[in-house]
Amino acid sequence: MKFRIPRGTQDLLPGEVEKWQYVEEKAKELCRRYHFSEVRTPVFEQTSLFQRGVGETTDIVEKEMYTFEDRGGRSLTLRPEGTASVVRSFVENKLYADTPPTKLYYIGPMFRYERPQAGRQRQFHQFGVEVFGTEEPDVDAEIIDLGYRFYRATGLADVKVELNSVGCPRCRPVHREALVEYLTPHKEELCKDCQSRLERNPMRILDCKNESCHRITEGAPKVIDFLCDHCGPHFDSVKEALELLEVPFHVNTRLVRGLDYYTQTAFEFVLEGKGGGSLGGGGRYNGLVEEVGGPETPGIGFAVGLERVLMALEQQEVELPLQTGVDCFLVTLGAEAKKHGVTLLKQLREAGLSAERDYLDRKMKGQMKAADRARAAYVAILGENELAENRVKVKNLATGDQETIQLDKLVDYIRDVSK
RNA sequence: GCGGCCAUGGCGAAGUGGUUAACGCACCGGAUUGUGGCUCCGGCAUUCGUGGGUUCGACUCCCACUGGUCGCCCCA
Repeated sequence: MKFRIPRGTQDLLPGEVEKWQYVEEKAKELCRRYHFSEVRTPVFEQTSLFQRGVGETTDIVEKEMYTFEDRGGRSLTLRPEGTASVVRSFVENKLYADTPPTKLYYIGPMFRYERPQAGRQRQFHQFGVEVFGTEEPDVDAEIIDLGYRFYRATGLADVKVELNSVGCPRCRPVHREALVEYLTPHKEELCKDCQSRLERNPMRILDCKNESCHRITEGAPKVIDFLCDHCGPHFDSVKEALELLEVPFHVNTRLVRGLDYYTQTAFEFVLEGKGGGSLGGGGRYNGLVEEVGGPETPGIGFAVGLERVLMALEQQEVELPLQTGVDCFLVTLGAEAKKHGVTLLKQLREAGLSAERDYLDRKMKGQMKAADRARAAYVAILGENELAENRVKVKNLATGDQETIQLDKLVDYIRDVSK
């Protein structure tokens, strides 16, 4: 085998791709109901967009970007996430000139250079939404609600919403100072990563999985205890709205998202129980539009990992309502019948029915087998005898029942039974 | 970037140093001359990821490489 698929990527083949279509359809339908419009941006952008947007100190920028130079010497990067691109597009196309809010969604591939493993690919797919132009807490709640409903719509159970507020540029420094003061005496007990985080991004120590770090941070200052008179009430309103929307959530004061742009509301969708993990997450990013060169504009959004959703559906053994069989498989016997079959097949398809036939000159038995394999609901048999009488036999493959009908009634017949 | 495990036909999978590489599924043909799903019969790997080494002899042992997979870090 000479050519192989690049590491961390995958071909979505028939049998699997239908599940993707199903899940994507759920996302689109939900977005339609919540009145979001789709936006499609390029899969690559100037490298600096992500450096600025996602944050220089994030793992994504530090070690996971798919960066390359084009023939003109420009540094480009395959998008590691969707928000930065959407914000760039929002600013570049001056969508802020439209009446706010601007509500957008996207579905597409993202790229991160990492070691592939369960639920982690180098090319993976996200469905995400963004709302620009309002700080209204109800919007925060609606965004979370939309994400939550999406999982439910696909058939997933036990999805939990973890919620936190990470404050704003006004309250965060105060918390940061308190946190550093609290942690510094324990510096030696922290893991290596956290020791460096202490200076660079101390808040991240709060969600370190290391046991020792976890123990130390147990009594550490929480961000929500430091929220300013703007962020505090905002957070309370978000929680209140979530209750009205009947979205079950759990305040997790350790939740700190990995991207630098988040302010105030931060949330994550996680799967309960063993093998649980993050299915998606998001938050508010009130400074990002400005950071990318636009006017001061609040924003909020989330992104969900579609691979992880599919994986969870698999794990929970959710039966997706996928239909893959054809309505009618046409079996013909003899040259004349075969010729007539060409027209018949066309008529079935024109009527909106899915129809298939044999193209390998198989004998009747072979054609019947092919019909079975195509998971045909019905088989229409047209032989010399039937043709002579202007009739066709129709067989229900599930029941084995068979009857003979007028040839020109075939399309109507199949249409009636296919409803 | 680090670590564990793995690599045999289209797929799944036995074989763990001695010369026919099991078996199951799928596929093709036949029993059934115009009826699938069940049954029976037959067909289907000069070859065991790649390269090197040990040996009289390697799918089986050793090394390297490549790839896959799972985990760590982090995240979707």
